[in-house]
Amino acid sequence: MFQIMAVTKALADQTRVRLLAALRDGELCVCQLIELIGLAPSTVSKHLSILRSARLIEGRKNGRWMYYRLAGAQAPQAARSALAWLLDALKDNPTILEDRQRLAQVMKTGCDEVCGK
Amino acid sequence: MFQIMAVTKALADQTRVRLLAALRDGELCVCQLIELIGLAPSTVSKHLSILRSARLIEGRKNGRWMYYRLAGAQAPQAARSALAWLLDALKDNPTILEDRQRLAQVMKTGCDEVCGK
DNA sequence: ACTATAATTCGTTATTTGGCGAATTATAGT
DNA sequence: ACTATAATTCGCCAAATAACGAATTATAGT
Repeated sequence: MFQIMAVTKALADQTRVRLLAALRDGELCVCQLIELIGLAPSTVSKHLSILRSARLIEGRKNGRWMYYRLAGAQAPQAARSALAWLLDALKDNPTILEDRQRLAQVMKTGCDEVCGK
Repeated sequence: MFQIMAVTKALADQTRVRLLAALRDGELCVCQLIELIGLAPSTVSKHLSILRSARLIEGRKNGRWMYYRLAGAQAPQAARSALAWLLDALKDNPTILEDRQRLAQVMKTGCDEVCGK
């Protein structure tokens, strides 16, 4: 039950839902996610740690940068199917579509440039 | 987004998850749900209203009694698929299995007897 | 070794949420 | 009409949560 409630609680916040949706097409650097979401770095980092505890995302550190991506095959089935549900439910969501456009802008400049602004 | 967040927030509480799981096999009277969950009637009622706002359950009034069941075909797709995810994730959950046993006891006596105890 | 910086952790504050009992509403039975 | 009762709504309190800035950690580059 703990694992399932970790997932449902993780999904019960709009910022975290936006973060998951942003990762749909591949991993992103934390600085890019901060840029996209527009909240304080500490806040975004906290949200990412909650998503990670629920096993909805995985992190990979590369030098100074931390990259996150959606959970893969070794994640609990409950987490993976929850992701499938969420991404499908968000398919045509206006908020998420806006994010995707803004994300495209953010991605034009690489992580190093985004961070260094 | 509002509809989706209503669903995820509704699922982010263990009591509400137990309520949904209890309704898996058909509608139940509020008094039976109160008996099962073991919280104050006002508390259970509030939870049910949250689930209903999210369109995860539907209510039907019959005389003094109110019956709730899982959302049917006319509910939003996001709600129905969320239910499918949840019930599958809870399939072998110990807490839910316990609830099912206790529910079997509660159901032996009809709604009128449960309420009148 | 020192500096700069990406990210996280910590401490605080404001908001939200879950719980209860009291009051209210609606219905059944006398 | 009156009483009893199933359920909900309301008002309150305690606990959980989201947000921030400051402090900390870890790494890259000089």
